[in-house]
Amino acid sequence: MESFQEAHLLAGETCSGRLTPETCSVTRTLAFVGSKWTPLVIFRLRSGPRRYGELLQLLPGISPKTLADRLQTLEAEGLLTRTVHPDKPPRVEYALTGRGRGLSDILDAIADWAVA
Amino acid sequence: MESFQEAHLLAGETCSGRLTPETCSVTRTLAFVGSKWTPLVIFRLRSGPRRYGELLQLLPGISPKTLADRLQTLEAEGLLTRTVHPDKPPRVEYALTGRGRGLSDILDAIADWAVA
DNA sequence: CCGTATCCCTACCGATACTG
DNA sequence: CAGTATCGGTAGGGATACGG
Repeated sequence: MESFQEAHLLAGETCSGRLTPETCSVTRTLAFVGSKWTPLVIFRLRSGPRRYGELLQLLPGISPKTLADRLQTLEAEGLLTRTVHPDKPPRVEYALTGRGRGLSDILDAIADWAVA
Repeated sequence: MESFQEAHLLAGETCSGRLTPETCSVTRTLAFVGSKWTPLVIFRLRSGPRRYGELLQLLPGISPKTLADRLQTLEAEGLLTRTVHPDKPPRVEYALTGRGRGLSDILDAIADWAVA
């Protein structure tokens, strides 16, 4: 039990000493997963790879800048892959990684918790 | 499977139609759980009820205003209870609700995912 | 088609001082 | 002790126009 604490200790974070937002892996995770549109982007990629333009349509109201930002962040965090196909016109596909699917399972748990 | 989708449908949210940040229960949850210090406040309450001043000490670097704001939000969301004991000097205790513990279990899952 | 560049705005968050 | 009041900085996010 107290796995929240254990997980932090595993990550080399000190619980009895200082535990700040900057050293907390949960805070860090929520900081980018919690940014606007990010859960919906992940959700839209669960059914398979999607192109930039497709995502723009599937997420009515998002701006191109915001979508690009979310995709870059998620790629940097290793949650999705960006694949450029050498076609004309250019074709770019985004797909969840295994790690991204792992996070989407947690989003499932949150959805269940929220409606319960 | 696809419980992320199912959970949204359960909540009366339309997946095939419009799914915006404003109508997404996951986005809404992460919007306040993801705010700075919130996970750590929850973490500090897992071991039992705490007083305002105790939390202030247990969370080095947090400002009284921010702590008060987090506690009020968490109370409004039903994640903790605020109990005023009629003592002199005044004594106020905060304790996680069952729902709050449910969310802290999800934070556990996030911590595990983050270090894996 | 797939993004970037630019501008702006506001909502979050922190520091500090003060009160019931 | 347990907060509120006030002020100010900053980073996130949106609208729009433009570039490779």
